[in-house]
Formats: sequence, structure tokens, C-alpha cells
Amino acid sequence: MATSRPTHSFKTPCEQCPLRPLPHFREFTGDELGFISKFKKGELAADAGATILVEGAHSAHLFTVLTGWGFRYKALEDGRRQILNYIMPGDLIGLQGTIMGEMQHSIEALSPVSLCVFERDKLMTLYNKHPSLAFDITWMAAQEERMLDEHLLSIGRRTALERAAYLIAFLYQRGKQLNLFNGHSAIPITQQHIADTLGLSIVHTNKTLKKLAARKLIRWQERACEVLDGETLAKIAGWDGLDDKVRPFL
Amino acid sequence: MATSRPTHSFKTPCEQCPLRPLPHFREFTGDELGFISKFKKGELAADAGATILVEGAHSAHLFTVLTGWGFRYKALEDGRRQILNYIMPGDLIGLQGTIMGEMQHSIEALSPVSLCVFERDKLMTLYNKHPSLAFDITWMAAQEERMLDEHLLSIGRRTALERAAYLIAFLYQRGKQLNLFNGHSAIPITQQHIADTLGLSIVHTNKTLKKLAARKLIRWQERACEVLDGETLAKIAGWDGLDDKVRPFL
DNA sequence: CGCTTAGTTGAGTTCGTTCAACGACTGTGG
DNA sequence: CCACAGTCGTTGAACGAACTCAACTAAGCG
Repeated sequence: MATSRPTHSFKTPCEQCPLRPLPHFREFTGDELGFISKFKKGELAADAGATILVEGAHSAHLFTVLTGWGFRYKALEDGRRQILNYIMPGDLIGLQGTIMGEMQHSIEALSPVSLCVFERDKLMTLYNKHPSLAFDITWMAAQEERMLDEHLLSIGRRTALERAAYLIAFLYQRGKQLNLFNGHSAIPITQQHIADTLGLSIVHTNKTLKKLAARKLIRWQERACEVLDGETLAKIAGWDGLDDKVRPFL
Repeated sequence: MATSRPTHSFKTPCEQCPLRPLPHFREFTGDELGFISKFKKGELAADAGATILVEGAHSAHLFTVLTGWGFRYKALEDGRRQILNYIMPGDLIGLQGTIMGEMQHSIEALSPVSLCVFERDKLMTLYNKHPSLAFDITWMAAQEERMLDEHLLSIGRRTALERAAYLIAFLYQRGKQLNLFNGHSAIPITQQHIADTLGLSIVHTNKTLKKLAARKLIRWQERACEVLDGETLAKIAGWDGLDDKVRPFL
């Protein structure tokens, strides 16, 4: 399995961050931007399939996803795996490990991923000197909590078809907010990942996805899911969708 | 259904908070305590069964649970309900609503509950003047995220018996940390609540609980679950248990 | 060329569901 | 005081959703 590797060669200055111009993210003051720039230590690149963070590790760092898709998961001792949520550009990862000492979940890259690395030691400085950014971190933690609430509702109470529809609609909407699709709306994921997210077996996941495909809501590609009709997917799940407010990130 | 009502008659001073002496909670500086005392606006009492916060409401306040048990939940349009997590003394609630405008879940009391009410408007002051408390709020959000991760793993990947064992062991450990049991370790919950937490039907939940009772791990009471052997429950679920570090609260 | 990974499909089994009925207990109104 | 309804827990029977097992295609790679 491929592992992540540091990229010393290049550090995108925060002032030229490709994410900031997106309408989805809030504007920052020069002061905030200046601090974040100093807070940022470097960049890290991970290949598709690489483990970015591993459960049990005493993570030294905090990361923001710059590009790529990944997922957080936990596993039982006998290998049963549950995907908890997906990570995309702008998402903060490693907060649990930074704040509470030890990671309780692992993170793996779905596509090639690049990350901004922040210095854990400067986190207290951030809280002391930049309360607006501290508030942003809390905002992001609350947002993550909200997504987990939705996922829990989905796994606990929706049928297999509804669950699959919800998950794909969710990933589709998130991807669209971040401008991750150019024309073809393909989510880089295998059916095994979907199964591990929905709490279903691979076989049943496959049969469920076929039903969605038969309705022309999705189309399955090499190793990706193309979304043809996100609205109907959301409707099948009885899901309201994400709110479109501008959000912070580091 | 009973509703919550304000208690104007009495406001416990934070300096005499019954929770602070517990070894489970971290010590606070006089400065921090002074601010929290000013931050606290009053108290609120809710009867068992009362709805404390409702999905969709623009919550004006932030609360800390002083006494009692409750739960957070979400429901689908057709009534299917999923319990997301339980609330106990020291837990902060209403953060999502305060930070992001609108509550996305409801909260209901399991037993009579009393709450400290904080002024939402002073939250920015907290972030500006008391970074250590701001950090505490982030800590609590991250902790909630961690619990949701565990629940997700449980519902997604554990069998009915393992799920039930995990849930009861979890509630038992939390209750014990907070000194909520005096001799008899009874969790004030109905089988319907357990079913709505585990994502199972009431009938199958009942049959599953009977298996645990047959093994003398639990005993079912009037409207509560008495835990006889929390260790074995955790072992059945393959669950490591909560960490016992001291934690913050407001 | 064999080897691995991802996706597909059918057959039989198991786990959890729904439907239904019943006992115990509580509170309410006549 | 009793009759009645409501909640909570319990149990059996029949059904269905999702699982495991197994076999097979197609694509990618050393």
C-alpha cells in the first residue's frame, strides 16, 4: 500500500490558496490570512489508497485538505470496517488527535490528496490571538457533528435504497459546492466503500446500486459513480440537502 | 406532553456548582469561574418526557445539563426516529443552533432535567476574552464527534446483541463517571428508546435484551435498565470503553 | 501469461421485521 | 369503587430484507 510523503519542494502561499476564491468559503481579513500563513508548516501529498492518519497514533499535526477525496473510518478487531464520513477540500482533519491526544479513527485517500500541514504547537496561539479563527474551528467541529447526525439517521432508519440515495446525493452536493466536477459528476469511490459506509454487504450494495442505475439516477464507471440526477436521489432519501451558507476553513 | 419551564426562583452560583467537585471535571481558575458565572443567565427545569429543544428552532441559548438524563434525536418525515446520543450532567447542548443558526435535531428529557442557561450574545465575548474556555468548547465538540463515531461504527457494523451490549455499557460508563448511580445502576430508559438508538424494531430489541438478561448482564426494571456486569457487556461489543481523563465543562 | 481487483449474478440461509395478541401496571373519569 | 384507555414489556408466527457462499466476467498489471 502506498503511503503519504512530505512535499518539501513547494508550499502554496495561503494568499494564493486555490480554495479561497470559491464563493463557498468566507472572506478572510489580511490579519487572519497572515496568521494562517505562518501557522502553515508545509504540504503533504498522499497517493490514492494511502493511509493519511491511523487510529491510535498521537498525531503531531493538524491538516486542511487542499485537493482530493478521502474518508475517515473505524474498524472492529475482526476487520469489520465502518466509514464515518468523507473528507474533501477545505476540511480540517486531525483535530481529535490534536485536542485529545490520540486519534480514534483512521483516514485514507480515495484519490491523490494534498494537504496543508499546521503546527500543533501554535494552536494555543491561534486561540489566544485569533478568536475569530478559534470560532471557525468550533464551527467546523459543529458542522462535522451535524453531518454525522445525518449519517446516523440514515444508517439507523433508512432502507437500503434510501441510504444509498442519500449517500450519493450527499457526496454529489458536497462535490458540487467545491466545484470538484467538470461536466461529468463522478465520485471516485468503489462499491466496497459505499457498502462500508451504508453498513451493508457488498453484494446487497451492488444490487441496490443497480436499482438506482436502472432508474437512470446514477451510472457506474470504472471506479467511480457518476450522478445523473441528484435531485431525485435526495427526494428518494427524504433528505433536505446541505445548506448553502458560506463557511470558514483554515 | 409536559414542556420545559423556566425557574426564576433559584440560580445555583457557579462557585457552588454541584458538578465541579467531581474528579471527572477539570479545575477552573477564579477568573474563568467568574466569567462563567456572569455568562450564566438562569436555570431551566424540564419534566421527564419534555422536549427541551426542537429541530428547526432558532435557538437563542446555550445550555449545560446540571442534572438528569436526556437524548438528542432526528426524525424522518414519516416518523421514523433515530436517537443520536444521550445527554448527561456537564454536557453542553444547543451549540449547533447557536453557532449555525438553526437546530438540526431535537432534545428530549428522559428524567427530570435541570439546565444552566447561557446567553448566546456573550459567546463572542467568551471567545475574545477567555481562549481557554473557547478551547474547552471545541474540546467538547470534538468529544461529541468521537462518541458519534463510535455509535456509527456500532449501528453500521455490530450485530444486534453487540449493539445492545455496547449501548448499555456506554451509558453505564458515562453514568458512573458522573456518579449518577447510588448502589443500583439503573439507566432511566425504555426499550423503545433503545430500539430507536440501535436502529432495530422494538420486538427484536426486546428479544435481544432478554438474551442479555438471561446471561445476568442486565436486569430490566419498571422503566429502567439495571446494569449487573458492565465489563462483560463491553467485552461482548468489543468496545474499549471511555477514556477516564478529566474533562472540561461550562 | 497468470494474478489481482472490481463488479455482477444466482441460490439458499439467517437475522430482523411486521402482525397480532396478551399481561401488568398507571392514571383518569364516572 | 370500578371501567376504561394508555403505556410498557413480552411472546409466537409468518414474512421479507439482507447475508453468506459461490461462481463468473472484465479490466489492469507485472
